[in-house]
Amino acid sequence: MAESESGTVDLEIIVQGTQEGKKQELRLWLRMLSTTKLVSQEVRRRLRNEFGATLPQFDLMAQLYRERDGLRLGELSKRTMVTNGNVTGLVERLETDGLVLRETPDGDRRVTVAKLTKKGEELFGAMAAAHEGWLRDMMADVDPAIVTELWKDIGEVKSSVNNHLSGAD
Amino acid sequence: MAESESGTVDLEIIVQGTQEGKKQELRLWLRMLSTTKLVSQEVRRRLRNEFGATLPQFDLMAQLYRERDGLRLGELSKRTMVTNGNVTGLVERLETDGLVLRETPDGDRRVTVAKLTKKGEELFGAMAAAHEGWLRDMMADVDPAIVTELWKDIGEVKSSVNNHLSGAD
DNA sequence: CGTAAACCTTTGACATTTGAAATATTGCTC
DNA sequence: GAGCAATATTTCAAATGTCAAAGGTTTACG
Repeated sequence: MAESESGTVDLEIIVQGTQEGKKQELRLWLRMLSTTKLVSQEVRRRLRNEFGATLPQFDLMAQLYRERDGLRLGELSKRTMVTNGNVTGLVERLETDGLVLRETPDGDRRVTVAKLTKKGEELFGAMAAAHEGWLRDMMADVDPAIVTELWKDIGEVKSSVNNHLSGAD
Repeated sequence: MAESESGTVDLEIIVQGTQEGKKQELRLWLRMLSTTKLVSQEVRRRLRNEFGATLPQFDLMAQLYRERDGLRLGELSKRTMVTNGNVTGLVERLETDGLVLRETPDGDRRVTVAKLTKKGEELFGAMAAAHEGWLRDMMADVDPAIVTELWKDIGEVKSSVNNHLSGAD
């Protein structure tokens, strides 16, 4: 009888003692991280239970759903923020399941284009609708005005981070 | 004709057409997720380049750093939001590197307690200081007032999510 | 006591992840 | 055309991640 392995405690508690006025950015980051993990775990659990799919698969299929002509693997890699090598295996498994198919265009044989199959489109359609509902449910207690403002402000964070990256963009 | 793709394409672009009072929560979630991924990748890269450590290792050591008497693996699992099985391997590798040690208390032989070694404390101290600086740098362009407000508002999101989980908790 | 329930960790099978190196193909240059 | 840089994907090793099941230990109860 496996009980849930994830408890209620999380790392937020650990940094409770962080003084005011200092380390605000670190505090924000830890809260963003823990919240994102929390939502991801919930989405993952529901995807698994209701559709037998994984989160990375869902993300990848989301991109293909919007580009019915398919996407090159490199493009998929950028959009999902997943490394090239990872996309290969991901697409491979989806192809095995008959959700995605790969083809090489005549023009350039270096390229592999992935696109959703009929089966893939149908499955993703159902998942996307459910997914949107899950998010709405999870954030049900948050004032819509705050949701909108958060979207805007996090945009500023993202923008700032993008301007201060050390490696390649 | 291939367009330039040198920029930073990400999934945000894909949902641009989603506005109009609907799906705000989904839009917020996608932005949170992409921003978190972006920061995580940057932190991971710097941890690797400057300290030869991984992000999960850093997270785990952070917990042990605050509990000098050590933590049971189950407690570590909850705090890091990492599954039990995963903690086992993580601690194993850190022990191999001499950063962490495991011991079983006399009272209860079911339990394994992990704690930082001297070497582990020293390394983590250096990493934590650097880590805090990285975060401050990355968020340098964000108004401190917004940082504080984001922390508060994301707290509401987290709270709402916690109240609408399907699984355990 | 003796056994079942509860607890804690480990193990196992797989999927995902990164980073780097290896492959393959194209396009450019001489 | 031969050589080479640039492009695109795959492969590889090691680490992380989930979940489920199995392993010991302890506790509680009849």
